[in-house]
Amino acid sequence: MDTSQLLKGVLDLAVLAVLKDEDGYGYDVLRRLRHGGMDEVGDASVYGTLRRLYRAGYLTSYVVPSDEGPHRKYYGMNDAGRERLVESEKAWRAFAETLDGILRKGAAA
Amino acid sequence: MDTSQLLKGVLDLAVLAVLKDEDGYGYDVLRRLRHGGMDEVGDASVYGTLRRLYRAGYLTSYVVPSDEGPHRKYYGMNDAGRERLVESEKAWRAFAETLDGILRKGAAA
DNA sequence: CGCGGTAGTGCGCAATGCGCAATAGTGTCC
DNA sequence: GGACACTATTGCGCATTGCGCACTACCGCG
Repeated sequence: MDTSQLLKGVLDLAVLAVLKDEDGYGYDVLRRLRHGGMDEVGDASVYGTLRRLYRAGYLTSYVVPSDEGPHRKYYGMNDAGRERLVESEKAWRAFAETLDGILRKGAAA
Repeated sequence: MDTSQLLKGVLDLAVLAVLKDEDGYGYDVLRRLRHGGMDEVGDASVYGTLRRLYRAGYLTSYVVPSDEGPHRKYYGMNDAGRERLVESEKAWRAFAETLDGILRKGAAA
């Protein structure tokens, strides 16, 4: 099974959710998602999503040098991001409910 | 909001679900989905999905001329399709649960 | 010094939903 | 009879987005 297509349009939401309470850098966000059950999510996808969300104005960004490795690019939420999270979550729940409805009733009118 | 990305990888599932109990032709499948709440699904997407599923061996197909309009291309499930439906549904539920989990706990360990 | 883990960027690909145009049959309204 | 709307399908090209892979780079360990 290829779950990668299921991620489309939802990875944004997952990344925002994971950054809601605490800023994080790419590699860390990746770990949070994997730890949250999204085992197969690719690193490039997460980095790309973070960049995309940042470009779109949903995230703030600052670089922090690290003593024990390469620099880390932290991302944090701003108001637009928080709003986006709420809306995306709403859209997700509505969509999931719609699909569940279709799965339940099949072709029935 | 753009829900089109949420559809990715799930339209297959929805189409299979809608064909589970009763054969249907493209335009009709489209109506079933719209009626089921997927208001914004595009016609080309449904036709494309049906062709794709047929090519992949999950559906049977037969053409029926109609008295009141152009011919209709009916699609029906075969065993592979039914199996695929079950698996996709399982994958969907697992995925939805995973995402819900991430949404609930945010960055929390 | 090489290797593995950490951390990020860039490139090109593949999948898939969508808009739009074209074709085509039927019925309706003027 | 002609314009239009609804039904029904196909094909084309586009945009989005997740992914694999390669590359850079920093650190500590053996």
